[in-house]
Order: sequence, then C-alpha cells, then structure tokens
Amino acid sequence: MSHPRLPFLKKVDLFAPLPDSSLERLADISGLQRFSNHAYLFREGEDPDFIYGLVEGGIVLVGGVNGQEAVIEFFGPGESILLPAALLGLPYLVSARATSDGQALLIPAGKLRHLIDEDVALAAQCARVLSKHWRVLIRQVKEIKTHSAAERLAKFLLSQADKTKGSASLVLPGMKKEVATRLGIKPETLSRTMKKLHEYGVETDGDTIRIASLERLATLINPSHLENQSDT
Amino acid sequence: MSHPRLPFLKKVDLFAPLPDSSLERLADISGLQRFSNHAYLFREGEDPDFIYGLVEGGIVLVGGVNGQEAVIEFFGPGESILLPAALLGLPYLVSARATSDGQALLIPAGKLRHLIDEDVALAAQCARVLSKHWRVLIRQVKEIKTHSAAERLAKFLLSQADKTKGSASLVLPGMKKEVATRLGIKPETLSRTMKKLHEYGVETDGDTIRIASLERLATLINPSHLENQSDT
DNA sequence: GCGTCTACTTGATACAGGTCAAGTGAGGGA
DNA sequence: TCCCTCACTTGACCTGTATCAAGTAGACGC
Repeated sequence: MSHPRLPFLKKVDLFAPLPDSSLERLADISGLQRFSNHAYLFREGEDPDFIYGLVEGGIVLVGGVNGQEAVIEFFGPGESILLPAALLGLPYLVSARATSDGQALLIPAGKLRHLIDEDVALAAQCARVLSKHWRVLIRQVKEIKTHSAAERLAKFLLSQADKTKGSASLVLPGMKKEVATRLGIKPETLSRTMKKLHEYGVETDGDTIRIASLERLATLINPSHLENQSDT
Repeated sequence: MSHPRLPFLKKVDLFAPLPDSSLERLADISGLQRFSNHAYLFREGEDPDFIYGLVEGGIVLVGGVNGQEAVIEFFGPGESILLPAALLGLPYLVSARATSDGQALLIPAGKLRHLIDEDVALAAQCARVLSKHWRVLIRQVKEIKTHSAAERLAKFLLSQADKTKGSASLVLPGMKKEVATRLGIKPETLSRTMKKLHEYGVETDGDTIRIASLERLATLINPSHLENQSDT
C-alpha cells in the first residue's frame, strides 16, 4: 500500500514525474510542515537543512539585510526552492517568507545530496527544475537591465495573468511593497507607476488588478511587434 | 587507449569529475570548436543545438535586442553554458559572444537530453553546476536591487581579483562597455564611477585595474562589518 | 604617413526614480 | 469604542544615472 505523503509529493513539480521507486524513498525521508502568513521559513546565511516543496500557499525569496531587503521572486504551489544550496551544501543566499498560510514538504538536504548520486530519475529531474529556475532569473536580469519601471510592471502584470488575450483580473502574489522590490523599485514608485498604467486600462482595487485589454497593456512594452511571453 | 578529446573534457567543470564510462560516451558525441574574438557563438531565440563547455578563452552572455543589449554574465575556461535551454529544449534566452579567441567543446543538445536520463553521474553533476549558476544570478539580482552603481562596481572588482587581501591587479573580462551593462549602467556612468573609486585606491590603465588595498575598497560596500565574498 | 573606426572619456543637461514627510484607511487589540 | 499599527498613497523635492554632444586616443587599413 502507498505512503501517506505520496499525494503531497505528487503536487510538487520536482517530484511529480518520478517513478514510484523514487517517490517511495523520498516519502520515507520527507516531512510535511504547515506555515502561516508572514512567517520566515529560513533565513539568509543559515546552513541548508532542507529543501522545500511548496504544496499549498505562496512564499517569497528575499535577499539583503534588514531595511534593504529585496524580493527576488514569488513562488507558488508546485514549486520547490533551495535545491541549489542543498545540493552544494552552501549557506542560503536568501531568506524565504510566507505570503499566505500554506504547507510545504521538507526533504533533508543531506539525504537528498546523497540520493541524487544514486537515483537517475531524481537527478535528471533536479537538473530540469534548476534549468527552469535559471531561465526565470535570466529573464528578470534582462528586464531590469533593459526596461523601465513601467515596462517591468506591465510585463509582470501580464505574466501574472492566466490568459494572454482580452481582459483579465488577477490578485498580486504578495504585498505591494514586496511587488515593488521584486521589480527593483520603491513602494512609492510602484504606486505612481500603477497610476500611469491607468491609461493602458489597468485598474487597481487593493491587491486585485483588473486589466481591460492584455493586448493594449502589451503595447506599452513593445509599441509595435510581438514578444515571446509563453515559454518557461 | 583513451579518446583524443578526453583531455579537453577534463578541463570543463561539468565533465571533469565524471567517471571514465561517462566521459567516453561524451567524448564520442562531442566536438571541439575554435572561435575568435567578438564572434557570436549563438543568438537569442535560436533553438538549442549544442551545449558549450569552455576550454579556453572567454565569452559573455548578452540579452536583449540590438542597441538595448545587456551583458548578463562573463564566463571563462572550465565553465559551461546553455545547459538549461538544452535540457528543456527551449529557445535560448540570450546570445553568446566571444571576448577573446578560444575553443569550446560542443555536445549535441538532443543527445545530452537523452544521456541525462541514463547516466546518474552526469545528471547529478548537471544539477550541481546548474546550482552554482543559480547562485551567481541570485547574487547579481540582489546587488542590482539593493546596491548603488559604485557599490556594484566595487564588488565586481573585488570578485575579479584573485586574492582577498592587500593589493591586486586585474584585467577586465571584457570591454568596458560590456562591464558597464553587466553592472546595469551605461558606459559613461562606468567611466565616472571608476573615477570615484580613485579615492578608494583604484587606478585604471586601459583594461587593467590596480587596487591598492582590497580591504579599503571593501569598506565602500560595507562601511563597517564583514561580508561573505567567498562561497560559490 | 594619413584618414577612419571604435572605445573610451568628459562635460552639460534632463529626467526617472528615490527620499522625506504627511496623510488616509483598514484591521486588530484592549 | 478608541487607539495603534501598518500598508499604501500623495505631494514636494532631490539625486543618481541617463542622455546628448564633443573631444581624445589607440588600432587598423591604405
């Protein structure tokens, strides 16, 4: 009969495609942890004890010391974090804070580091997930270096929408001040930039955003021709 | 007897620690390519045909369309690039340009994608190398979002130095205008920022930089206490 | 040698985004 | 109910970096 944590493993992209044999092994060493909004899961500088597979809820990776901290990226259910620090056995470069209540699967870093040298399926899947994460960051670096605040915000909103055509409504993955630092700007600037987007059909109501026309908003980024927005 | 390309494989971190069985297989499908300074190895948007293991010389990853392009990162001998695009079979997000003459090992992306599911050692090593790359980008994102141009330049120079104490002399890994966009600033600003660093003991002479005291330069970043500069 | 590039520097000026300061308004506890 | 606190907004002002425009100097071709 199957392990009680199996259904949770299946919800995490890192583990979902693995064969049963791998899953059993992971289930044996994994643990499920609940966390509540605004709680820190771990902090920058600590040694890696676990990797986290997000089953439910959202978290942010934040870097930098207090007062100067910046959100690196938002993560949601199905995503896993900390693989790099865990595999290399090096201290975390970022902290993680919950943006909602939720729960995560924890896999001990040491055991994972061991498993990866014996389990092809797991190792290959780690490589694929890390590859996706790399591309996420590459996009962000490119954007910060080549686009203005308004363009970055527009692109961010478009990426948060679940559609690509017509109108859309979305709720921000965190507080506005977190979104601001994710975009590399200050909260005040986010406020003002949001106002500029009114003329592109963007309306805000607390943390939900309504976009009248995704196509229209897209013209802000690239006045004329098309941009790839799909691949991950 | 051993394959003629084996010594080259040994020079690339991705392959160096692999067992002979893996190396033989890679040697069979790999090819060695020379490139000359300023040549493009591939361009953003293309489909991945190969991954590149740098044996000799330097290259930059640049993102963004012509006129708005920004250097993502510099890479040197031993490093490999494009693993993410190759493993996922998705178009390159960046272009690569040589910053010197050199040579690289090419491994066909399709074959690698196939191998990784059968060779634990290879898969695990891919995961580890990708982990390192992730951490490099994380650092960069953190810096861009939390430090000024002068601080970023100082940190960059410190990271280029091969020592951590006393005086040092280094040559920039690319043209000044490339270094500028790597730091997220314009060439003019780099020029001016370099001048500001004179008072921290930084002297420039073409593309070689002399730093009188690494400790002194470090005070620019963190006026008082210490910062981790070592781990990768 | 003499143009012509191209990288780089320097100066003057513009502007995006940051900083500081003062609200507003929605929870949340006593 | 009345405070607090804390996210967010708004306004006025400031500054770091970009932009535009010369100008210098080394490298290369002829």
